[in-house]
Amino acid sequence: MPELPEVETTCRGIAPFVTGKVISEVIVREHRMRQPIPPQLPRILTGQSVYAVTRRAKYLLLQMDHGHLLLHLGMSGSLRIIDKETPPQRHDHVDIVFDEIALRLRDPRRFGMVLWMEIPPLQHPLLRKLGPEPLGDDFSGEYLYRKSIRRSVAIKQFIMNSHIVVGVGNIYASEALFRAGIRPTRAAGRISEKRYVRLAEAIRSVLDEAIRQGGTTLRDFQQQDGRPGYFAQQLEVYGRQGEPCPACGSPIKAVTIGQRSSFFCTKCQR
DNA sequence: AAATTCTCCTGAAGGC
DNA sequence: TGCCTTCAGGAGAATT
Repeated sequence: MPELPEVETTCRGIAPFVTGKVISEVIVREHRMRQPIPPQLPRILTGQSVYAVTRRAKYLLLQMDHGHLLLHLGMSGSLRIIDKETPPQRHDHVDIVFDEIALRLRDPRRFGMVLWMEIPPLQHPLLRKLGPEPLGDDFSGEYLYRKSIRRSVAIKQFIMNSHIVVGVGNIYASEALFRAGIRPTRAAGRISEKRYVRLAEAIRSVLDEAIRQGGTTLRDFQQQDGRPGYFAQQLEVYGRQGEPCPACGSPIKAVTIGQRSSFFCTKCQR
């Protein structure tokens, strides 16, 4: 499930292969994504050059001659650089073909998105109201504290809210709260600024470490099989219900918050 | 405005 | 062994 580190790793992984290249063909085998892929997309994209590949939140943006192509990987999406003759497998929905290679989108659950935008991407409704990047300069404990005042929502839901801060998915929310010693069920408005400083640093470090690990497996973007190694990161609490806390040995507890599974140590996190 | 619920989909895991 | 059921989850949309 692509979280921000995987999207960032994907961004860095594909950029060298597609930047400066001209699209020769676009093949859409399955148009039923989160939003249907319009039939005219291949015609629109063919002949355009890719100027840059960037990321905002978990959205990938391919800057083209006449607009931007937005890609979202949803729950199960992945992008690979392949030889353009590589036969598609089940769930390989879109190929963006360049000279000898293609950028191939695979997404079994089809929660992903492929969207052509002719306005400045940051003005698009999907991107306009997003909070700061967790690895950027606008994100801090002081910022989180300021936004949390009088908010009763659970802190885990608060940091997963993309209007507050982008890119914190279910796995890393649990991990960051463990590092910060904050119980995921605690009301956002009942946390001190000092603890928010620690939480912001935890979010930053957990995402940064995951990106560093992903960076070691960039070559995987040329392969067809095998998942990139960014799942390799040691997760301290996520999915470890009943296992001993790495800090104190108490059993890790699982609860559901906002219809999402959450994991924490009842002793280390208050 | 804020909080909550619903929805999309299919692979994986668990039960019998 | 195999079939059936349940679950997970990003995030926009709808609802309260």
